[in-house]
This record gives sequence, structure tokens and C-alpha cells, in this order.
Amino acid sequence: MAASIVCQVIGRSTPGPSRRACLHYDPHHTTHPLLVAFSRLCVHGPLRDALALLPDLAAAGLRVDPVAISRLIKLCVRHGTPGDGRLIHRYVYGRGGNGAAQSGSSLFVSNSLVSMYAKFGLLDDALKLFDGMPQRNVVSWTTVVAALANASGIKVEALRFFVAMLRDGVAPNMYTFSSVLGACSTPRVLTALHGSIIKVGLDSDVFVRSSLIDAYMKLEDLDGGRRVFDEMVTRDLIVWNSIIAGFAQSGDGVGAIELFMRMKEAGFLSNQGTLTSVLRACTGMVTLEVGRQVHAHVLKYDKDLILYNALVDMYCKCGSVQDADALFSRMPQRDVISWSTMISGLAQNGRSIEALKVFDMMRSEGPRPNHITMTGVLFACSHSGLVEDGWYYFRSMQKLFGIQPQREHCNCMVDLLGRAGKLDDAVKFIHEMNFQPDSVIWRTLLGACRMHKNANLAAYAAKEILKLEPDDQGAWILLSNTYADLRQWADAEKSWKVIRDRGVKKDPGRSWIELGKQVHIFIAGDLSHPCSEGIIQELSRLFSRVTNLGYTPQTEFVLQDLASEQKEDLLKYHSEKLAIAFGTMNAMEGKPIRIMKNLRICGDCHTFAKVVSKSEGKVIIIRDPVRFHHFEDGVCSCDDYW
DNA sequence: CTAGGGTTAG
Repeated sequence: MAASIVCQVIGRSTPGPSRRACLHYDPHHTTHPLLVAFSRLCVHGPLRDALALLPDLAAAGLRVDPVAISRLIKLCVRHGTPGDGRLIHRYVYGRGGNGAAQSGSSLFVSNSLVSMYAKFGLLDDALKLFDGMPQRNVVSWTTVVAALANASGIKVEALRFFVAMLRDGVAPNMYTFSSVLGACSTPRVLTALHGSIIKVGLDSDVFVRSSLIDAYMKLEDLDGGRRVFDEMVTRDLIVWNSIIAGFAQSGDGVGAIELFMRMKEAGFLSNQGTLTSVLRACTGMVTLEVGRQVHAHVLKYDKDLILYNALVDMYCKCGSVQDADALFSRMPQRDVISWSTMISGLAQNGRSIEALKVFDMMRSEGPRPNHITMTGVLFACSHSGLVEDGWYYFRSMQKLFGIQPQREHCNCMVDLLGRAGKLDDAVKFIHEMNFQPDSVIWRTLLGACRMHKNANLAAYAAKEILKLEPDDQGAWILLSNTYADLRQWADAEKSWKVIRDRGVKKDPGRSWIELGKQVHIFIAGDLSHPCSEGIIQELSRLFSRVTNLGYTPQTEFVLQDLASEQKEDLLKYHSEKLAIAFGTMNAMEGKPIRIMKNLRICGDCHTFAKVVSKSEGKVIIIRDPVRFHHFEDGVCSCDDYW
């Protein structure tokens, strides 16, 4: 076997003298033909032939070039065959397994093997080999640190190994630092690491810098990340992507987009990674106009399904179903994600019937729905009160699509029944489903109880949540809100006391609106916006107009027990009202007013928006974290059902 | 032989 491979390899690649060498081997003047063949196979493959020579090499007692061995190890990684890697390991270390016995068992080769195990996710093997190594250098340590930093759940171990490395007297290099930064879990550790990086003069390395930026961003220290970025003299595309992604992920979409503009000014061409981050920023912010501009960039990657899907999602989340739908129907190909995105997007925009129509289309011409598609379908049903359809899809998804209902589907069903006011059915469903109810389910029920003002059941659901998650803020807040809705101020106050005592803070209501290239943010009760005077005037103008059309403030949506004028004041300055006033002041002819909210819309603001849409003849679109409300001529797309 | 960013649907 070996002989035929050797002849083949040598004969194939170099006819003439080497073929002779194959036949007349002189140990003093010529490299052994086995070694020649082996080295070639390590570079060009096939992997299988190279592996087949290992036993003969061992039998002949030949010492193989470590470079060749490590190339072979890399081939295994490329082929994704850990078994072959183990074979090489066994050959290199010999039967004794004492680490120094066989040919090629240098530090270099051991490092390659550790790295191979790490890349296959075989951490135990990597560590066992590492522990048995007679010496270890920076590379050995760095390989292990990187492997641990990339693993989930045991990142702390990376830090421990890093410290052990220092104790061992091995100096970290830029590779080590950029790896260990990925395991950096507290600001203190980060400060310490950053300090040592500067001290040893590695802070000019681009890799180290981008890891530093990423580490600051992951700890939500945007300024820290920004500073590292600003100090850089030479930046590459990945550094730009790091900082843009950091801003996009921490919710600072405006910052992300500004950086994207600067990146283009600096002459960098965006790649798929840049654009996905920028689209994510647009999706989070509902900056439709900027999103359209990004769309123009994306056109250069027109075959990229991921970017297309992200665009459809962005248009849906920005409340522009027309754009989303136009794009969806023009897409060269559509996968499950495309269809699911479109279905959920329509449902979120209150177009449940259309969502179900798209689902029918998908069934006839698209890919097979998956469990996330079904979540979208059930979401469509629950947000339109289509109880019967919901039951039908829930009951038949196993039979029709082979999808076993999961937790999230049960949650949709509880939502469907709860929203429709069938609270008893919802409770019955929870007790009969195949899962142990979790806090998500109870929270859904609690939301429905609040909507239908069933305080007793709400208290039950809240207690169940607090059994599972004793410190859950949401449970306390929803419970107290329920009492407030019922005007049971004593009970509400009791819950608020718990919230205050535990330091639970309620997120203030925030709304934002895009005007030109700027995003204006409004916080409930906060009149610090530069146009506040104008906004207050506009609000009173709107109030007098809508009062004539029959609007009265619904003070039951105010949560504290206050005199009714004070309550009206609080209501008046809800963030969405400030945004609506700002929107009507600056409205452009024929364009809808688009507003984003961080919390669910309040009932009074919902009525207000409806009446304003009629009195001002404007379309108002408000997106809350769950769905959209399109207000037009006094009605909302949600049919007052949300 | 060791290192950096992004990845869409709920």
C-alpha cells in the first residue's frame, strides 16, 4: 500500500530523477522517498493517502518534518474530521504517550494539535494534551485562552488561564490580549487589561484595538469604546464594523448611522457585515428614510438573501408594509425566513388577514413552514381576535407541517384566548398544556387580565410569576397597574411600595420621531426638548380640536391616586402625545407621522391619536414594542384590539 | 502553531 502511494506521488509530480530516488534510496545523500511523498501529500492531499503512510513512517522510525505534520493537522481541520486528527495525535506521541517519544513531537506540533482540538470544540482533549506538555510557550497558552474565551459559559476559565500564564513567566502577545479581551466580564478586569496592554506597548495593534472596542461595547461602555476608536490612527473595515455594531446593538441607532456615514467619508466600502449592523440600527430606530438609503447600498449585494431578509424586516418594523411587500415580491429567491418575516411583519402592522393570505401562498409555493412561521401565524390570529383560526392552526400544525407545538405556540394560544376575553379558557389551557407553565406564560395571562380588568386572576398570575422569579419587576408593575386600573389605590400603593423598597424602577415612557435626518426623542413629562414651548401650544390647539370631536381624557390610565386635574396633566405629557404634537407641527404634505415607543401605547393616547388623525386629516403610525397602530380618519388598524 | 466585527423570523 505505502509503496504504491509513494510511487504514485513521486512519479506523478516529478518524473525523472525522483522516480529513480524512489527505487534507489541512499540514506546518506537522499531524503527517504516515504518522507518526500508524505511532505507532498501534506500540502496537496489527498488527506487519506497521507494518513495511510503514518504507520510505515513509524515502522521505519523516520522523523517527520514538524511543518509537514502541522499542515496535515490543518487539512484535518479543513475536512472537519476530528478522527483523523486523533490518528495523527497517536502517531506523533507514539504508543507510550509520554509526549516526547516519537518523531515530530515538538512544541510546534503539540500546539497545532491543541489548536485542532479547540477548533473541533473538543475542549477536554485540548486541555488534557496541554496539561501533559513538557513545555509551553505563548502560542500554547494563547491557544487555550482563546478556546476558553470562545466557549460559552466558561469564559472565566480563560481569565484564570491568563493569570496562570503570567505566573508561569510567559509574556502575553497581541494574540493573547485580543483573545482574553473576549472573556472580559467586568469593567474592573477590562481596565486592568487595558492598562497592561498600554504598558507593554501593544495598544497600537489593530486586532487588539478592535477587541478592546468590542469589550467596552459588550460592557455597555459606549464612551470607552468610542475613545479607543477615536484614538486610532489606522483603522480597517473590521474596526469600523466593530464600532458600528457596538452602537447598533446597544440601541444607539443614531450613533451607529453617524459612524456609518463617517466610514463612507473615510473611503471605506461597506461589506455585508457593515450593512447588517446598519440595517439593525434602522430597524431599531424606525428611521425609514435612512433605511431607504441603506437599501440603495444593499442593491450592490442584490443576490444576498440575508440582506434582503433584513431589508424586508426593516421596512415592516418601520411600518412601511408597501415597501416590504414590494421588495418581498421582487426577491429573486425566498427562504423560510423571508416568508416568516413577511407574515409576522403584516401581523404586527395589523394586517392579519393579509398575513394569513401570505401564509396560504407559502403553503402552495413556498418552503415548508417552521415553528417560527407558526408563531407568526398564531400572532396574526391573536392580534385580530381570530380565535377559531388560531385553534385550527394550533391543532393542525402537527398533522399538516409536522411541527410539534412548543412553548411559544402555547404562549400565543394563551395570548389569543386572553386577549379575546376568554380568560377562563386561557387558564384551562395553561393547566392542560404539555409544558410546565413558565413565567412567560403567566406574564401573558397577567397582561390579558389587565386588559380585561380581572384583578383576582391577575393577582393569581402575578403570584405564580413571583414564585418562579421572586424579583420580577414586571410582575409587580403589572399587578400594581391592574389595581390602578381598578382604582384600588390602597392595593396599588402596596405594590408600589414593594417596587420602591426593592429599588425596582419603572422605565420612563419614551417616544421618538424622525424629522429630516434627525431623530427627536420625547420622554413622558419631560419638557426639555428645545421646541417644548411650541409643542405645548400645539398640544393645546390639538386638545381643543379633539375635545370638540368628543375626546375626553381617560384618567384611569394614570397610575397614581391624584386629583383629577393632576392626572390630566400627567396624561397630557405622555411621550406619545408630545411626539404627536411635534409630528403635526412638522408634518409634511401627504406623508404619515411615524412614531416609535419603548412601551405599549396607553389607552388614552390611543384614543387621542385616533381623534387627531381625523381632526388633522393625517395618518399617524405608532409602533410599540409588539405591534403597529395605523391611525387614519379616526380609526386604528388594530380595531381597538391590542 | 495563537487573535478582531456582522448574521435576518418569535
